[in-house]
Amino acid sequence: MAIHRRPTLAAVAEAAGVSLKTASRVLNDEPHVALATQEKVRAAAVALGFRRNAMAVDLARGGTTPLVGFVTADVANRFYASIAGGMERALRDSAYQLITASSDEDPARERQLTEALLDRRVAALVIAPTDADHGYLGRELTSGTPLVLVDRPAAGVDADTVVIDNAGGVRQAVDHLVADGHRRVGLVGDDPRVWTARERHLAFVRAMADHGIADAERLVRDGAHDAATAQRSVTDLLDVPEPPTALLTMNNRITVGALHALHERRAAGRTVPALVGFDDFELADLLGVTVVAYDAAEIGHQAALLALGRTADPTLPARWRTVGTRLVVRGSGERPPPVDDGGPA
Amino acid sequence: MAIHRRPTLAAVAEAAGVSLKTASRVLNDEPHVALATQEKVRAAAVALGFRRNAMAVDLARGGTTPLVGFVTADVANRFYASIAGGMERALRDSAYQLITASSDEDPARERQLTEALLDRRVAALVIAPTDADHGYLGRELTSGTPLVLVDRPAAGVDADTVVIDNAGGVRQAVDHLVADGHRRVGLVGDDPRVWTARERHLAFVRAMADHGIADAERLVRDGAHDAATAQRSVTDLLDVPEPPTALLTMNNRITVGALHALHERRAAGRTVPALVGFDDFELADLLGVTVVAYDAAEIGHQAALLALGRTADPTLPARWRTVGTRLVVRGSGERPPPVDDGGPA
DNA sequence: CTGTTAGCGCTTTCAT
DNA sequence: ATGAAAGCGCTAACAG
Repeated sequence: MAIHRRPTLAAVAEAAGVSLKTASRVLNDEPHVALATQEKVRAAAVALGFRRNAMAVDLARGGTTPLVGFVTADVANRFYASIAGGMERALRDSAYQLITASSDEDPARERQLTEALLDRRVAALVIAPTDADHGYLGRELTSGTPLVLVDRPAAGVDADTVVIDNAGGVRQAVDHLVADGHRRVGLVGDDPRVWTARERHLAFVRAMADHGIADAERLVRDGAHDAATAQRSVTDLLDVPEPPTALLTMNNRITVGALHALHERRAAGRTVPALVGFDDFELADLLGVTVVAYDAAEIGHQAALLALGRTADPTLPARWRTVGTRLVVRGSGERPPPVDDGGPA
Repeated sequence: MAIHRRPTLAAVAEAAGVSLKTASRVLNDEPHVALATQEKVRAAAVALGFRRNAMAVDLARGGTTPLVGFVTADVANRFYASIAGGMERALRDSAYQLITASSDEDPARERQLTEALLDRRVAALVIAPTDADHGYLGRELTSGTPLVLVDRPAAGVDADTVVIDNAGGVRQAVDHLVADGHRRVGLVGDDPRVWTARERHLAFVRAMADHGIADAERLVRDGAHDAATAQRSVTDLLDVPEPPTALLTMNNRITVGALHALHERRAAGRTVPALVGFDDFELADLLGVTVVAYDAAEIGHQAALLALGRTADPTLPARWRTVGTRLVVRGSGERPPPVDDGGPA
């Protein structure tokens, strides 16, 4: 069977022996069409295998699409996937539908995708921004298209934003460790170019200072963007003089790296420090890892609400939402320091 | 600042004092435009914040879009996310761009998304089908739009398909266990409504039979669609008379459930069987879990190639691609059976 | 080099 | 209850 060009509304109308407008009415369930006519049109549509051209519809309707675009930093990352899931569910009962495209953490690609989605006239745009400059996302670009940033704010853009309570989460972890008697807490963090890494780092130093520990910076190792690097950072950190009795790992990749390091260390018969990780992860329960957890889907949910709200009223001032964290105690974070070590002076 | 309607090409042309077509030429980098004119037009476009309307462009160009649609069964699932990642990369250098929408394993939603994408005239459609009937995906619906199915074939549709070598993977696992002396191997599988679950189940029985073990069916537990159910199935299975000395878990959720069950069992001082899981997962190395692994991104890669190929030549016969598996030995699969148990007769 | 005239496939007016 | 005509924003084919 040859593949013919898709049938148009005009073809359906002709086959049904009615005018284009009548066919349109029927297929859009508009009132005021005789039942017999309706049936003729429906039959013709089915017979021809007619599918309305959504682009033509949206164009004629005024040029906007019932689509919410999501530019994710990394499709294959659970965290962003959960955000997408949360948005999806929040949009489920609205007239809107989510479409996702991945920037793969590449600023150039992110911009290109953003523009492509904008060109396609999405009703709203949600971006998990990489850490480049986002000045380009100005009013002249988005031109009224609702914009929501998730996980990280974008430099140079005043837009709706949803973030985790990074400072609060770090504080929970620090308070927990210090309450157990730890004074020397090590921090293994992501690349400081990442906004969340900077936030968590700062919050850590502040929280430690609030407990009277001023030189927290000494036990900070930044720049671990993957598990392998994190593993090395941990090994390093545990070999300094006066090593940390507890470790705070600032995201799940780093926590995994740390687990590998501690695993080796334990295999070598050496003592391992307490460990609290930022981000929950699968099997953390089995492995007994204490973490600062939060609901990633909730980020998406909030983002969708902000986007929807702004499509309804584009004049709203930029809003900022924070998703809370909670400490999940599982054992790794509850190893007190050795008695001759780090106890109260 | 008020939010004005987006400027049109006509507005740019007027502002630049040229005709619509000239403005179009400049903005499409077509040749034969005086440099001075180009500059005037470009300046006007920037000044007005002009963005071309991609819907109008595609409509005028003949109604097809440079978009490949992917209907994923579950956005938040690593497996599908990796597939999406593989497609994304494969399309990177083509003129096409991937957009993803999630069916959330809901057949009705899957159909709705499929139709929406088709209505939007995507250049090709890739679907990770749920297990309902897909007769609706006939020629009359897709009407020539290239269609590729991933992970599972769709009942009632003869389309390009990419699947894992399920039978081969299961055979690798069975051979491995039997070589270690196991004769009583238990299988914990997903809901048999899932095609891959059926495939793996069948392959298991066949592989066992090839080793002269005819009653393999006795130690099969199907229907574990989540980790919690899997955990119960495993506990069950290990309590039957003549229990399995080795376990085959048929996907990563099930493997995780099994790990929980074995963990408890070990904590209770009881012996644990050997374990081989289908699907690799993060931390499997740390936990020493032997698995049948494969490259999920490769599925996406193949899917993208098939889709691209078919946009180029829609008359191709339906093709079928299989992505291979490999056994990754990490310890859990290398526990021989107790000597008084299941050894050679 | 530049502009005019038709459409792309559909939805609006506004008539009838 | 039905239809004709105009137009959404853009490109294509053909003039000049």
